[in-house]
Amino acid sequence: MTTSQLKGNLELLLLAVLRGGPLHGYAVIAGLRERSGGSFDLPEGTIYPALHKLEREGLVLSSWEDAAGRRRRIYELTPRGERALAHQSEQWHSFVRGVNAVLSVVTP
Amino acid sequence: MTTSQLKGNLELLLLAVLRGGPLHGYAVIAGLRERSGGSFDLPEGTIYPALHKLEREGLVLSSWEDAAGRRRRIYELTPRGERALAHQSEQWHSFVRGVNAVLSVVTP
DNA sequence: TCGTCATACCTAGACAATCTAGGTATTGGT
DNA sequence: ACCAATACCTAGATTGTCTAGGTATGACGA
Repeated sequence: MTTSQLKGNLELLLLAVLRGGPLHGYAVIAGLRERSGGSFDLPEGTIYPALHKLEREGLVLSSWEDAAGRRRRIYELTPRGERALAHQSEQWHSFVRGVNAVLSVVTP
Repeated sequence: MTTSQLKGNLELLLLAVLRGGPLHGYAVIAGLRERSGGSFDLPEGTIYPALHKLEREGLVLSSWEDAAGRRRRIYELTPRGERALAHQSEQWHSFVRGVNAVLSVVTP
């Protein structure tokens, strides 16, 4: 529905969703879609590579699960991932403040 | 000071700053820096090309001014630019709502 | 007077994030 | 028997921002 364009916040979003508990990649996509009210309906080609990158960075770790003949890769936050989430969360809020400050030039 | 990364919102920021009245490029940079409290201290190599693009898109128009032997290119919003600002402003706010909704998964 | 800083503009190419478009395989419903 | 949904994957295109270079003027202190 809504036009996407994650604007460099995908990492934050993924960490936030995983904060709710371990999830496999496909469920991460569904989770983002639901929790954002449909705003963030992201293609697999965006999510999977991003999760791989998070793992390379040590912010999440993954394990294979074999549920009903279906292989799923389950991701969960590492302690470093939680710290990164806290940090990026702060950065996000300060970014929002910055943009809103500039926008409020228009209507003070 | 703060790490930049405009995250695809530069166009919105430029339009917002110009909403306060016509400015030349260098003043746009200063304006962004001041109004954001120093958060957005953007390099010229980011701003100038972005302004050129806005002009190609018809959202701003420019004229040369010769003040004290100094050539300056003055930018101002077009009606289309004002409409774009309104539209992108809305998109920005809904994007913020989306991200915040996902973030609040963590702390409901 | 000489250098250097701030003003004021510019562009080419590098880099990084996201998306497109393809691929594989299983399960479940019609 | 077939197709949709689930579930994973990657290569390459596209786009936005930044780096790093360039030009030229005016003001200021040494």
